[in-house]
Amino acid sequence: MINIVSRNECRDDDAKNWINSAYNLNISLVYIYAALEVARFGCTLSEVDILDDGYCWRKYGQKVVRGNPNPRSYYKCTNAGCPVRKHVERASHDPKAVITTYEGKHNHDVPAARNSSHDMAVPAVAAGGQTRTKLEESDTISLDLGMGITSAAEHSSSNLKFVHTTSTPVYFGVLNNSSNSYGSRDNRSDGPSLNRSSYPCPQSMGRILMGP
DNA sequence: CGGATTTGACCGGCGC
DNA sequence: GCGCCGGTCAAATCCG
Repeated sequence: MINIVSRNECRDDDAKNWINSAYNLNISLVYIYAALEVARFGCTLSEVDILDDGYCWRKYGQKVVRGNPNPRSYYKCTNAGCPVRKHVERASHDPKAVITTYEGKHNHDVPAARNSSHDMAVPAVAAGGQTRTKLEESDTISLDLGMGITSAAEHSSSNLKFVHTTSTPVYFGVLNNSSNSYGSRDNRSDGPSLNRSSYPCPQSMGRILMGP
């Protein structure tokens, strides 16, 4: 059902937990649809390395990392005093897939006036994080618009990753935030839908995955 | 000319 | 202790 191609040995239940998290936050459909719209309308996500999430970033480094011939770029939020950083790299298995890893939480609102045409291509999706920031006080969330849900839990700090491609829009879910339990695999055990054998909203997911 | 990007150097963590 | 690797710094360069 969920096509997972993980760089970090992501398991199927990771995806379930992540989706549970998103579902419990009542945000999944919104962002899934946002993702779907972007994909359907042909926004060239694969042609931009930088997913504009509404914030301003300044590149401070680039490095080729082992296991991936594509260089990883390092960005810092340009807002004064904001500690947030993000890493952007293309997946080695699919040059169309861009893996973005966020680290930290923004201590400011999303800058206004991010309205260039290209900028708007992704914000529809990334805005998930943006909007959620208002709703959830900057919980992080991971969006996977293509393949590859990566494990956001591998780092102790608050972060998230999402991958986007122009191929079939599949879902994604989550994130890990040290300040709360959302997205935490360890804390899902008491969740209402945790023991279900299926996803929280299989019908919706199916529709999204299959398309109209 | 100022701000953003590029890119080689440097540093710290980790495994052997 | 040494080498590898990922991440960051900062000078040089680019660009509007």
